Amino acid sequence: MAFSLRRSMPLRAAFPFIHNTPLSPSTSSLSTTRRREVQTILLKSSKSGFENLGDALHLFDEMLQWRTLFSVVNFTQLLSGLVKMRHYSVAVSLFHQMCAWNIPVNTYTISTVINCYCRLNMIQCGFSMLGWMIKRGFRPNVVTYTGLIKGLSSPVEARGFIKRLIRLNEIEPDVVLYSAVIDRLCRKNFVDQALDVFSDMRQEGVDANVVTYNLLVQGLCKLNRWEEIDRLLREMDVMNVCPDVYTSSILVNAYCRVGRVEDAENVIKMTIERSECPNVVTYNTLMHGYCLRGKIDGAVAVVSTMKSMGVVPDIVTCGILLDGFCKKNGVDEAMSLFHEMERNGLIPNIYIYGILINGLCNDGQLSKAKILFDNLSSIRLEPDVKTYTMMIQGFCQKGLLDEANELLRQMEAENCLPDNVTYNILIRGCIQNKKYNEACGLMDRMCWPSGGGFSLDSCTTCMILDVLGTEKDDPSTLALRKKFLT
DNA sequence: CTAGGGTTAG
Repeated sequence: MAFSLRRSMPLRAAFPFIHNTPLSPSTSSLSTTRRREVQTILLKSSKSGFENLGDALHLFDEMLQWRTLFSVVNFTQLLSGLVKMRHYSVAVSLFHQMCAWNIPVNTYTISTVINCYCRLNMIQCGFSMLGWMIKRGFRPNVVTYTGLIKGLSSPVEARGFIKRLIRLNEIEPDVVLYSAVIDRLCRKNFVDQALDVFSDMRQEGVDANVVTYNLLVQGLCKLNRWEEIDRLLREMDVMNVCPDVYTSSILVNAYCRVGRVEDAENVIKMTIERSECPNVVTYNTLMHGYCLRGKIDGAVAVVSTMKSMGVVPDIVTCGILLDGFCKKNGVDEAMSLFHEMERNGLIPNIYIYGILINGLCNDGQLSKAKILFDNLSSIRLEPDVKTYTMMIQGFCQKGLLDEANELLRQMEAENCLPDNVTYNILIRGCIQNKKYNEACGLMDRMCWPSGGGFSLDSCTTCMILDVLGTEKDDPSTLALRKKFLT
């Protein structure tokens, strides 16, 4: 592991002895003013991130040049700023450069890096960092382990992991550690396990706070377990844990999902009565609720309400409205709304383009969709798995399987690996176009670990069984038949 | 002074 990291380091960082003194020969000192300035930037950025990535990298170079004048804390602040911007791999890379330059690090720095590795789904690297820090005499603490636990591929195992850590007297678990695990479990819809961890937490004498309750409420909402939601909300009251704006957004979302927009409106009313301010997320969620029911007028009214409450609509607001327009008023009206938004200063992201591309594909305007898609790189946007998948679906619907397969190749070339939705859509496209052998090939590929280890969803399975039932005598179904009926 | 948990759109 250490070797592979070393290999990926820039040459300059791998050979620190080339420059043992500050690099710039012309400037012989860093002014006190500049140093203070940098420290001010770092303090701010460690809390809310840098303006942009380039700023952070320039600052890092400058600090490297005058590295004896900056402390561990300063460098850690810089990494923290990168984490706030979700540039985890950059943070990891800078950390290794720091090590190569013999810049001191501490438990805070290392915990940050472990957290980054886990966010990048590189838990093995996280564990080897853990070993590395222990070898160098740093003691991991509850924060370090929280980062690691979030990276465990099986959140169910996390429960046992925590119990072991407690038994070994390695940590005193706290509310953040437990909440992190509860979050992982709820995201996988393992709400009962999350509730088990919740009770573990109480047995250890750790009090739940509003974040913990929000996570559980959210998990229960996804499964429509309303009685338990009610029970938890009452419990919060008894325990003197005040619901916050996250609680409101979660409940608004839950009601909207099942079509109860009026109840969602009531949640917002009650939030305001608690003299808590709904934020842009709360209002966006409510808007989405109206759009889901095809009530564009209601959604537009929410935009006015939020403005009057001093909440500024954001790019998500635009996205929800555009999608609502696509589905209710047609993609052409959505496109003109989009252009109007652009004139008003909207800088679209990949999500916005995804909405439009999807709208165009669903309307059969495939060539327009392809033009938007192909234009992405010129505006420095990278299509993600979903964008690719929508285009692939568009091609499949028109029977253009060669084009769909070409996109599959393209996404693999761009290291944007297909997920199970991509495969299922492509396989369904093959079946509908009677390319049964091709479908079998894709099925083989997707189920291997190298293909992602995916499986067919129920829709694809039904389609295949249907074909096997109705086209009994078609010899081209032989491979399919072998796969499914033997 | 620096590290860990939560809400919305395709």
